[in-house]
Amino acid sequence: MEPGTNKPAVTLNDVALAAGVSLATASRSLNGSARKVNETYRLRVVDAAQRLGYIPNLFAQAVAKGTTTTVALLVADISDPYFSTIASGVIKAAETAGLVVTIAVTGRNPERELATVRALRGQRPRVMILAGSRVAGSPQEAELRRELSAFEENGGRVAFISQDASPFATVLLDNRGGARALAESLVGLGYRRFAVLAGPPDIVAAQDRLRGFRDALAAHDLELADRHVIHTDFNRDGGYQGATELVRNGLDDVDLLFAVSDVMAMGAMSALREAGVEPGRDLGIAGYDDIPTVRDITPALTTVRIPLEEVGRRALELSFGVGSVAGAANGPVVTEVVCRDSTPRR
Amino acid sequence: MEPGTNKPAVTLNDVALAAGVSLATASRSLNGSARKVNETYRLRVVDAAQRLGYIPNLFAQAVAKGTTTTVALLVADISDPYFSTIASGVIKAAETAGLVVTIAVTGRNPERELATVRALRGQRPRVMILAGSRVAGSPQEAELRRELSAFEENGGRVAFISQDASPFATVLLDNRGGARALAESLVGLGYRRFAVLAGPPDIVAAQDRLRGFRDALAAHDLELADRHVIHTDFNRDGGYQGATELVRNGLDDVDLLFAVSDVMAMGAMSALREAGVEPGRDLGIAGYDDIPTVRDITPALTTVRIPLEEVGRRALELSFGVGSVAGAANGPVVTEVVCRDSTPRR
DNA sequence: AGATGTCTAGAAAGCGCTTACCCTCAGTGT
DNA sequence: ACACTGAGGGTAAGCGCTTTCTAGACATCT
Repeated sequence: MEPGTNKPAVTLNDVALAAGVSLATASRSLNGSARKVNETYRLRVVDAAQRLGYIPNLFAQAVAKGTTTTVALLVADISDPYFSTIASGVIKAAETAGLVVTIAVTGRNPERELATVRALRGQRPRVMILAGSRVAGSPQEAELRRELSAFEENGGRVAFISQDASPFATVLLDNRGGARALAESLVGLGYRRFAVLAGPPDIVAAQDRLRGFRDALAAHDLELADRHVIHTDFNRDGGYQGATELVRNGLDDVDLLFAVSDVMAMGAMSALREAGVEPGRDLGIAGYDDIPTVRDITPALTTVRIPLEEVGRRALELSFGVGSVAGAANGPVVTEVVCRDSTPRR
Repeated sequence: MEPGTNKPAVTLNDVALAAGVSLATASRSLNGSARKVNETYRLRVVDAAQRLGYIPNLFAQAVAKGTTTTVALLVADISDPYFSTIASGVIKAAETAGLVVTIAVTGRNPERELATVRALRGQRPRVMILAGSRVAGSPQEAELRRELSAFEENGGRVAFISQDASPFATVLLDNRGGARALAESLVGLGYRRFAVLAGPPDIVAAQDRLRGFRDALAAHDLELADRHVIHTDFNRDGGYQGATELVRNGLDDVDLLFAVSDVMAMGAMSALREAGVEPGRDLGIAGYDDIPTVRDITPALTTVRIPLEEVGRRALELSFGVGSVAGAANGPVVTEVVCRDSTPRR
């Protein structure tokens, strides 16, 4: 363990020497090339590599080949189940394709996001997947686009997991449509007086969910009063806070609370309970995302299901195979309203 | 977007040319070296780099320097909140240190774990952090150790997040002690008849938690009947299944169910409810880990708190700073029993 | 037998960087 | 006026690989 003890790692050269062949032959025998190698030699090389414990230096390979096996994934917050589930999908898909995934978190901060993209470009990843909360009209927006375009011009691929059809390949999440469908279902269940924990006004996903929800209500001539739309952070504590505020303002004319994400809904439910309002019984609750936990909470949460792992997988596939047409060509992900106990029929 | 369009990325050479200086000077101006560079030149280089949109190739740097800025993190399942929270801690700490984190999942499969470690060694990361369910007595164990030792001999650092003091640096989780303390608390609350959802018999963390729990009970002359120890998978569905089985066998002589992880507890609670057993009221429930969600479920879950983000951070620090003494030198992580509504006083 | 073609090892030229080394050119001390 | 520093630019030798190119060894054909 003493720092001085480090013997340098075994290189391909060592293997070649040990096998009594040239560097080129060693390379060809170990890391499959188009060219054939005499079986005797090949065996000798493989054997030597095995014996010496040779492990090819991925970086050196990357430099020599001018191409890497890295996938970079940017998420807002990896500890958020929404993102970790997507990440899981990406990683699984990547692994079967022999790709390495590096993850960076941006914390919903456009500045950091930009900086991260820059930093990640240094890794020359094959693909960059941006999953997360576009912030509307941030000053870094244009710069980010430019950076990503440059990345693509150099042969990289960009994939968004997002709602808008950016100029890049996108796994389309129809937040607006999903929220609309949710509202329809809720109206169908008999709910009429709504409140929304809408997340930050500048996060596009949150915006879209609010808008879709509102659209559907409007179609039924139902109001969504401004004082019933509460903007807080897009996380558990935001939900908690928002619900607290709502309770303070009075819940008399509300029979359903829609939180634009499940984690917010969970925070909200805690706040409601603390205020003596029993979710489900006293007030319907709905969320969005269908993260794994919400089927296990009580009451089980009504929500809009996004197949998150699949989304992750598709984002990766999109960057390679046939789907590599930019924009919506691959069709939006199928979302589905899941009604559970938190919204009993009224 | 046409694949042919790729113009190669801007290289340091291009920058040097554009700035009218040598490669060496360009390198020195951009990527801080010990040597000083004339301010005029430096500015010229920086300016050119900026203008051309130069981004240093991390891989090439790694190859040239013979050292990287990569941290490899191995987890069993990134979509499990336990791991994603740890990952979050690692990533945050890494980011402030200018390190890039790559994540790989092993799925609690020793074979895959070994293969993954091998593959990751190719990246020559500075640090490899293994967070995850050691499997007891797997045939790959020795091989893994050898692989990791070789990695350290080549100058890498290994950090475990684990219970046993392996020969490697370890962030010690005192699972046994935590479970013991939990049992003490529960006995103090008046519980006497216990059942345990113990996870797989070969996962060390699960084993230790069971053992600690049992030890404490024994100290109070309390029995833990074999038929009340149920082995299932170490995840949500395992908890669900285990609880289902338990209910089927009859719950008459049980007043508290300890699930060796929170996610298991959550699955168990769902199963219990479906069977008409109300967690907390009819049966006390306790978990382990204190993942973020369990304070928001109903009843809020009694559990053993592990400061997961901190654990991640410490694992990374351990690999560098003073803490780099192998073994327990850095002291175990402080765990703490958190009693919540799922275990009302009896 | 010589001309031609086909394989396939090995030599060597990169890939994009860092850095040891050389060398020039002030600025110093005598 | 002189050697003597030391600062700092440039040259070139790597880092560990891949891949193009060269060339020798055979096989085949006329």
